Amino acid sequence: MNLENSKAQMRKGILELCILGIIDAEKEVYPSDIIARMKEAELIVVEGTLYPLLSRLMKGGLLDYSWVESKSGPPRKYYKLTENGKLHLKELKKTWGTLSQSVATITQNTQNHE
Amino acid sequence: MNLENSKAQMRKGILELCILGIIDAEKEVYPSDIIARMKEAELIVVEGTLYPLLSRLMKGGLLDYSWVESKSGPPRKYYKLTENGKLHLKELKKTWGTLSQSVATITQNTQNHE
DNA sequence: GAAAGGTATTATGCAATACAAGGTACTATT
DNA sequence: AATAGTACCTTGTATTGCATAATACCTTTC
Repeated sequence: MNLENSKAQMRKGILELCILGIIDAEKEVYPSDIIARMKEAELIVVEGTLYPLLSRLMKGGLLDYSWVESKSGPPRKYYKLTENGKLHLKELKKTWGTLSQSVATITQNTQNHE
Repeated sequence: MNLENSKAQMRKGILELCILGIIDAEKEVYPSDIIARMKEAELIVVEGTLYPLLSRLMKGGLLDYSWVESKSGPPRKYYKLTENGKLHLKELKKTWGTLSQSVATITQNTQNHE
């Protein structure tokens, strides 16, 4: 039990939402794009975390991909949301809203003692 | 990979924050109080989840407890935050704020397609 | 054609909650 | 005062999903 683990647990909670959100916003992205967008939002994600997650989302029918050639290296997998993926994202956003509200309710009474 | 698991992952992320927040707000609570407060905020937690968490927080030096007799049953463990616990909570709140901001940044471009 | 860098994959470990079952202490009822 | 019932606490096991790190492969560039 340490602070870093606690923070990590929080980050885990929003990871999928953020990934899906980014793909939705960009229409089509490849993993490095996602990593870059995440970084812009101050969320550090590495390939070893991202790839397995994308695989799971694929398996779940939330994503689709197509190969696109690149001039700077090997071909890339460009991902986009399926209809199911959009629905899934919508639900996650709703859940996120509800949870945020819950946290707000709970922590509002906790006036910081500083 | 299904929607329920994804939602569950989100809930997990805020669990510790909420528990600590509730204890902080109430000064001293026993587990049933926590479960009740969580429920009020529409967060369902059961004993089998809560107790091990409280144990971990104890081990981490974030909580303290004292036995208090009850007229409706056996004695209860009333928990309160230690100084470390308050610090920990403060950090978690800060992290929560940052993450919320990140999610907002990422999902704002994602205008819902409805 | 060799090196370097970009892209994708996978194996292993770890941390934390969910679930379910059970154990103990007290109260109430008779 | 015994028994049933309830409140409270504990624990073992399974499951899940991310983190880390190592690896393999494909291009370009020099």
